[in-house]
Amino acid sequence: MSQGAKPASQARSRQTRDKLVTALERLLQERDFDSISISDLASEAGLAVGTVYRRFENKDAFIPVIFELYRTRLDARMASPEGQAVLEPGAGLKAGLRQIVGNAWAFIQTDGHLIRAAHLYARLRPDLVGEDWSDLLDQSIEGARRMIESFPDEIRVSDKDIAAQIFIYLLNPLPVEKGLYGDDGVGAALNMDDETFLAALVDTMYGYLTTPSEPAAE
Amino acid sequence: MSQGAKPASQARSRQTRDKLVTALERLLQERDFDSISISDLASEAGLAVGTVYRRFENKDAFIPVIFELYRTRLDARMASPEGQAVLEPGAGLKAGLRQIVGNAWAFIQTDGHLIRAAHLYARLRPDLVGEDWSDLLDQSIEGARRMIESFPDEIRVSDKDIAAQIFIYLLNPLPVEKGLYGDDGVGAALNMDDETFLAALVDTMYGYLTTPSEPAAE
Amino acid sequence: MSQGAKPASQARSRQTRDKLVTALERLLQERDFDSISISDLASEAGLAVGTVYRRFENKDAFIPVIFELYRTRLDARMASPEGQAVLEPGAGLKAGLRQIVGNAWAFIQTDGHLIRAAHLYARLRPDLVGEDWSDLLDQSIEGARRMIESFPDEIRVSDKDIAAQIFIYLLNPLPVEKGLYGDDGVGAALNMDDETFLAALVDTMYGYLTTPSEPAAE
Amino acid sequence: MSQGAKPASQARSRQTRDKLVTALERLLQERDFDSISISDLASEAGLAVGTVYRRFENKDAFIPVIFELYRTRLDARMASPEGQAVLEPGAGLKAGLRQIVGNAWAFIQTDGHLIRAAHLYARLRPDLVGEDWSDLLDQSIEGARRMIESFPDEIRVSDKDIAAQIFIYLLNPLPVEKGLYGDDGVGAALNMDDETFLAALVDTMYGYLTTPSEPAAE
DNA sequence: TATGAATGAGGCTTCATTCAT
DNA sequence: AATGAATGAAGCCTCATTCAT
Repeated sequence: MSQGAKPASQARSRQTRDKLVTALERLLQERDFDSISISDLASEAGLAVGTVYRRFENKDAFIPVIFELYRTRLDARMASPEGQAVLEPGAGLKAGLRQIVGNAWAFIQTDGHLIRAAHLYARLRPDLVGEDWSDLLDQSIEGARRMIESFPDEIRVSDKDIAAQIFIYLLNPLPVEKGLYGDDGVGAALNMDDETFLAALVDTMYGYLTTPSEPAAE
Repeated sequence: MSQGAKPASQARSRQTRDKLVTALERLLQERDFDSISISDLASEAGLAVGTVYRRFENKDAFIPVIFELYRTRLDARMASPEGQAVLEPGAGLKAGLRQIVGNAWAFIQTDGHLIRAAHLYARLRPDLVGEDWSDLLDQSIEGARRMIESFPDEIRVSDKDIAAQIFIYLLNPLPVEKGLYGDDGVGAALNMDDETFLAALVDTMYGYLTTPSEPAAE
Repeated sequence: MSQGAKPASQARSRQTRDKLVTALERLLQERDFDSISISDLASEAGLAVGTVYRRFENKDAFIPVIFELYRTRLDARMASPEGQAVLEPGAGLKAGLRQIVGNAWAFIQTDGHLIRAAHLYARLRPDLVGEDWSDLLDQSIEGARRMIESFPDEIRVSDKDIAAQIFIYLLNPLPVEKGLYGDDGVGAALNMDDETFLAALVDTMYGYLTTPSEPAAE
Repeated sequence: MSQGAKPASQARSRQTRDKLVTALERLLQERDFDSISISDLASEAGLAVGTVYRRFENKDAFIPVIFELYRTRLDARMASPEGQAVLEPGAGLKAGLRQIVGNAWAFIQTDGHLIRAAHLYARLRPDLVGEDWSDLLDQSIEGARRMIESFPDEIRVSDKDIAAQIFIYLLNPLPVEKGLYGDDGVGAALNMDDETFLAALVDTMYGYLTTPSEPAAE
């Protein structure tokens, strides 16, 4: 149960909660979480202000919902045909990376508002993140680990555990920065079309995974 | 001239502006820009609220100052001995990358508060960024370009322009994410010490730059 | 019937009412009436909010219950061995006063929460007091009258009716002020232990009753 | 400086504060402190809500003002001709008591709203009382002490220090209860006119002070 | 020009009460 | 009758901005 959320056992309560969650997501598509007031949320959901507080202890209690949504969406995508297609046998590492990066990119296009909010509040309010976030990361690293092991011939990086972590780490801020903020932020440095960008990302990951790392000379 | 700032031609005005800029930076070391009120700013600067408004049209007018500060600091660092040391002739690409990454990391440790604010508001309020930001990026890419050209033997990536952009792009969110937010956010995926992390970053960049990119097969 | 309360003729209704009354008293032991919400009352009683409103028209309708409880408790005390012991024949007026004052003091210790609430709301909402309160006072004055008549030799005060009223009047705010509020309020003036205080109260009453009052010279 | 109040050095600030204090007193004449909202206070004072918060940190910060006012008024009364007249030399103890009680009664008639509020909040929020309250009590006890010493011939009570404290203690809740709450509360027990009541109070005090207290028999 | 007092919209939250189930 | 979800007025407080001095 999300921290600060109140139990919603009855059907009607559940419905109310769902209305609020839907309203939250709708509003997140347009603006920042903290520029959304409880009153906005209530009217978007077609409810009274007091009703919001019957379901959520306070405004902060909505933050875990962001992560909950994020996770739900990501799980859905992983379970979908495209998500499953990732590891086509024998197609080679680079093709696999293309799949993964393409998949991440598509996710960003679809659920960018959630990713934006999740990344922001994972930083701003780490106390409110809940377990969804770390579960998500663990699960992703696990997947990366398996992927890496699927290509024993091509991969040269020495420590596979570290590599899996770095891989996931690269997979996040890199497409997100450009995907969500486009020409704002650091993405402004990139003067190229999306395909070129994605190809470069693939190259980055491919280069990392296939280049043997020598011990650091000091 | 930063958008929303008012001309400060006279010496006294200039002084007032400087006091405010200094106050802003001091406060940013402790907290988020939007939890800093105009009144906080005024008292930190030893001025009256009204005086602040004589120099800055409104609170938003301080956002460009963040980028201004960022740029000033980065320029200072680039001009300093450590910054200049980057391209030791003949030490090899990897050693150069280590220098660059180490430098970026040190910058994050020192001026993290500015980087955090700049990255946040470059996303949140792209309209208010001002020219400092894009100048900074252009200049960085320029530097990356020169660096790449310094190692013609080792570097295999096909398009050098793209490579310079990607290089700068990698150099930003990657150390920043972990450097500023540590175990919060996506950094939570990384279960390793800073040195290992930095070495992996170097490997990533090195792998990217030294691996020839084949054309994308579709 | 308390104003605003609804008839509760049936057994089940009666039970509901009792649950609420018990819950109210339990909560009054911990906090102020107006910091107790209807919802608190409902959950303390194991009922739903709506059920509360079936028995009591609104929150104000609970105020008479406070007086009802007060009265019940006081009656119980008067009927108890200690309450009855008051008038030991022949022990003298002062001993009797000691009994009475000690009894009042003990009552305050036990049922202070009710006394506090009753005194507060008798002032704040005199319209809601109900008849219990005045019945209580009449009955007390009646008792005082009998007490006074038991000591015809010692008592010198001229008008016995007035004396009975004043006696009851003294018997209330005097021990209550210190007993309930201790060092807060006017009780802060008293720098002495409880026994000394009670002895002084006895002296006050004794002095009043045994000193002949001359006509007021103007 | 009252706790939670903000310094008001400038003339205009002072004026604003005065407006608020006056408004508070005006409203206290009509209703309970906690049924007075900040917004009521602001409009009564002809100010905006925000202005209130510039002068007082929060609503609680007004509570010490109640005691401040109480004290100011009492001091004024003590310094006035009637207040000074108390100890007419040679007129006897009873005449002196009549003066004191009459004075207290007149004070209650005039400034009852302050007394009511002060007595209530000295109990409800002892933490916010400030020093005015205890200073007031100390000062009163001091006065009582002097008064007692002025009538060495008549006064028989053994411990003069205790007597002074008890005297002040009697002087407070006793006239206040009837004076402020009249027929509500315990005052309902009193079926007599004000003069009779006051005479009885005088008799009570007189009786206490002039009757020698024997040691408590156990 | 500097000052800082004043403004008031707007945000969060509570809770007595109503009402659909 | 009982339930508890829903309502919305009302309270407290903040702070960007304006304006009189």
